[in-house]
Amino acid sequence: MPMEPNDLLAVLEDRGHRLTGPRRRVAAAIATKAESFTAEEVCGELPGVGRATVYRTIRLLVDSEVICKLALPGGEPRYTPARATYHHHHAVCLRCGAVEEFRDSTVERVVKAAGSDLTGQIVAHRIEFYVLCRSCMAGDAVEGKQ
Amino acid sequence: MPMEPNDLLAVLEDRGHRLTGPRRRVAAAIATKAESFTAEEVCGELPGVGRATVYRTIRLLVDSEVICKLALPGGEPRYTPARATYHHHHAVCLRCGAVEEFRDSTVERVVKAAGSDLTGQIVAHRIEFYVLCRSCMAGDAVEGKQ
DNA sequence: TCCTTGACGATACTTTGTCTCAGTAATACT
DNA sequence: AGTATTACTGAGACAAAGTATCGTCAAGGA
Repeated sequence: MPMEPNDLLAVLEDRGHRLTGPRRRVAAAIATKAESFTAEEVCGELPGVGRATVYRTIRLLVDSEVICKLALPGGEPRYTPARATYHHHHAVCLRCGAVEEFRDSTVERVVKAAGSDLTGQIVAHRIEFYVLCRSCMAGDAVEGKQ
Repeated sequence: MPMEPNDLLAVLEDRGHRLTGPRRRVAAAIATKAESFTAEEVCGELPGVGRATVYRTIRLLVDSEVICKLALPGGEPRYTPARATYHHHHAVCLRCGAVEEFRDSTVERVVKAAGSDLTGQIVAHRIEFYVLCRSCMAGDAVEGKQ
C-alpha cells in the first residue's frame, strides 16, 4: 500500500520549501515504493533529475520524518516511508528489504528504565531488528536450505 | 582504563591470524583509547602503517568482537573497545564520544517480547542510546547553555 | 509581471572503506 | 637452523554514499 506523493509534498510545503518539478518527481518515485529503497534506486528511475537533487530531497524528507533512514548491518543505508507519524522502530528483512514498523510500549518503558541506570541523559536512541520475514522464510523452506 | 594490546593480539592469534608488526602497532594504538575512536585517527597515529592494513586489522577485531562498531546518528562510524565479552549495547555521548556499555536483562526480555509481535524471525538487533554524559552536562552547566 | 531567493544540474570533492598486486615476512616443516 | 608456504603488507586505484560549489533557472510573493 504505497503512500500518496502529496503527503510527502505537503510536508515540504509546510516546512516552507518550494514545490518544484524535480521534487514532485522524487516524491512520486518514493511514493510508489511499498518497502525500503536506496537513494541510487531513485536516481536510476529519474534520469532527468540530478543526483544532488535526489539526495537533497531525500534529506529534507528524512529531516521532516516522513521517511526514515535505516542502518543495515551490512552498512548499506536504505530509506523507508514512515507510515506512522509517531515515534517508532523498524524490523527490516535482511533478504528482501521488507520493513515492518513497530511500537511497543514496553520498549519505550525499557528505554526509560535503562536510562535511569546510565550516567548522563539520553537524547536519542535507535532500535532496529533485523529479521527474516515470513515470505522469505517460506521461500527458504520450499527451495531447501542453501 | 585502557585495555591491554595483548588481549587484542591474543584474540587474533586464537583465530589463526599471524601476529605481525603492523598488527601489534594497531593493537597498541587501539589499546590506548579509553573511549571511542575512528579508523582515520588510528591511521593518523601510525604513519608507518598502511591505511588498508589499519582497516583490515580493525575489521578483524570487529569480527572477533573485541571491538564494536558504533553507528552514530550523524553517520560517522566510531569504534570502541569491548570491555564485556557478553552481548551488550552502547550508550554514546554525542559530544565527547565517551561510551558506556550496558546490558539490561529487561532489554533482552523486551527484544524477545517485541519479536513475538513481529511477523518473521529476528536474526539480529541493534540498540544504541545517544546521550549527553555527566561530565559534558557539567561542562554545559558551567559555561551556560549555548 | 517582476524580483528575490531558493532550487537546479553538473561535477568535483569527501569519507569510509575495499580491492589489486607485487613484494615481504611469519609460521610450519624438515 | 634453513627453507617453503602463504598470509600479510603498503601503495594506490576503486567504490559507495553523500556533500559542496557554482552558474543558471524558476517558484511564488509583491
